[in-house]
Amino acid sequence: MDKPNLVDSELKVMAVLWEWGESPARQVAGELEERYGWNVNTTYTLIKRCIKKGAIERSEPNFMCRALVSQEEAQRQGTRDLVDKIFDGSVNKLFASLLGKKELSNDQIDRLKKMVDDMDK
Amino acid sequence: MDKPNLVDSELKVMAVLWEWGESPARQVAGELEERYGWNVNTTYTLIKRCIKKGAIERSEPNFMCRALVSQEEAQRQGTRDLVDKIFDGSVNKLFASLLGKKELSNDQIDRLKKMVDDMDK
DNA sequence: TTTTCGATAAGACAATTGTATTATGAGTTT
DNA sequence: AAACTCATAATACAATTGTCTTATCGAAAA
Repeated sequence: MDKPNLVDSELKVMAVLWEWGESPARQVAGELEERYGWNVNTTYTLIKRCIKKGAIERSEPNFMCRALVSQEEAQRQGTRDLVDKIFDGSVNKLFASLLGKKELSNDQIDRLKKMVDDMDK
Repeated sequence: MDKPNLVDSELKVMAVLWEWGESPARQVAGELEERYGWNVNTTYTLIKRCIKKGAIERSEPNFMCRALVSQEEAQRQGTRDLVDKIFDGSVNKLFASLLGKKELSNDQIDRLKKMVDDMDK
């Protein structure tokens, strides 16, 4: 309940809610059928699993589904997991990998962030 | 065989090989017992699964294990998967998320890379 | 040579995941 | 009311994953 840890198929359900905001189950099912050819009941099953995991909240009427986990949270969590799994726990390494470099110092990262901030104005 | 797609426990086995290079199975098992308290056979089972997936090659004598997938490959693949799963397929978004910003333009990314290159000298 | 032991193989087994099939129950159409 | 639909529930079931137990087998020790 604390750290939902959603699996791939569940994330696809969440993706719809993140895009659309609160929506009735049957519409989510409709969309996922369109996107991936899923059987309607597949979606119902997944929604229920998400509810059990505390990632979705159901309300009545119309089996409305609301995401209890934001996409940003999921992204942060997912990134953290990835980093732990294959980047020896170092975000720095992920960062460097994205930039195609061997390794970056914390100082470099800091400067990077500043530069980006400046670029932004 | 093409895109190994290793699961968490298998990645832990790979991690040892990435650190140590080619090593005998029993030593890998010893290390994983140390790290995670795994039963020796758990490691043997996982090594076999990695072999089947084409991520490890076995040679004799001593059940030597050699990684056929580099850490860098695994990192690139893992990152790609993550991006597809929760960043709408946009590396850009992952990048931005890491920098704690809402979004970066491709142009910004390019400039970033150049800056990092310069910093590196 | 019989016992013992460490290395490896085989198989087991519950939990999770992906994806459906079958059932139910409240409207709606004949 | 009988039949039919839809939305939803319940259940199923094979594949994958995490982790272990049991079985072998050859060498080393008693």
